[in-house]
Amino acid sequence: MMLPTQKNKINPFESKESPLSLMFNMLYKKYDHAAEQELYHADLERYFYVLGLICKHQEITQQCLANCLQIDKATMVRIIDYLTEKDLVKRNPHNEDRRAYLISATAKGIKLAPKIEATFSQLNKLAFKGFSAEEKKMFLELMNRMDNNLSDVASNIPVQKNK
Amino acid sequence: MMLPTQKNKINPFESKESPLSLMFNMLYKKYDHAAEQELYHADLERYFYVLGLICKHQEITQQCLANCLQIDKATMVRIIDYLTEKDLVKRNPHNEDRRAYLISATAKGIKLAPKIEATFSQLNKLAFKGFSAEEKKMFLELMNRMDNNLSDVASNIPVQKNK
DNA sequence: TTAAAATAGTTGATTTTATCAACTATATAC
DNA sequence: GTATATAGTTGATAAAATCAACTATTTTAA
Repeated sequence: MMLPTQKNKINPFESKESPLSLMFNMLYKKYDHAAEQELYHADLERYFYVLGLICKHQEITQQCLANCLQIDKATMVRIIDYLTEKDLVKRNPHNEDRRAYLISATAKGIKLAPKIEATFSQLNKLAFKGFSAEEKKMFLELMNRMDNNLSDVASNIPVQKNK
Repeated sequence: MMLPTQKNKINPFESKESPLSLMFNMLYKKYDHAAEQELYHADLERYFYVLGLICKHQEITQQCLANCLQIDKATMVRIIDYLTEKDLVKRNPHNEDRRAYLISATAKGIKLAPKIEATFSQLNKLAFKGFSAEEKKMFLELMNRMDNNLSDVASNIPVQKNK
């Protein structure tokens, strides 16, 4: 058997039996590192996508963010704390539910949003480089179907294990 | 604007502008949690894919594993330490390079490998549920191309930042 | 052929993230 | 009106990532 060295890299994408999680994780890391690189000097080192979601939806509860991003609600508290400290978002009372807050972006957060969106848009474009419109559409559709398939099992495994 | 609540979940897969990293990360998490669930009682709580890779390649250096998995080499030391403590892998001298080790699975590790592979195989199958052979092939090909696209940027951003 | 640079691996310190139980306050269901 | 469920918080802990500094080799190239 050939001996794998640094030059002789293993490429999980070339084997059909590789766990898909490995591919997803690698693509996630590459994309995310590139986003970090791009946004590093924007007074925000993390949680771009959280701020992105908040800006996009204008108002959203912590719980909803946690659900959408499959993040534990305790972790989400700290993410929102971090973004609040940076003066990018704020907690507003929720009129219809006094337990909850509606998170919204501050002026500073709103100002940053286009930069974040542009970065994601640019990276999406890069990721899809060489894809025909048909292939891009197909890819997104297949990803969506795969997500549904995996949700069927995942629903038995709550993100928050201390139900 | 419609107010997002827990019932009214945001689905990043339904918007073409969502950052791909978000989708990758979510799919990764779902898949990985399911794998954990499945392998929880196999005396191994983490790093299934690392053990999987080691078993598959029989002998592989830490550095190669780190490169393949885009993990810092210092982190990899600790992963191998963990697997060694569990008596699943061992470090063997590398005849052609006395700085390096060749990591291989122990008898116990080898015994566990089929269970790990079966789990990944089963989860891949689940993920691809409802996909035609053509769609599956297409998906893997598109993933591979996307990985290449993102590698072009990622290569400027070393995993190990303290070069 | 040796000095300089690069590489494989390790360690220690630190930061970031995830995780879970326990808690308050409010809302919903029966 | 009491039960239970939910949104959010906190504290403690564990897991992961990160980086600099270090040893021991190997490679480069003067």
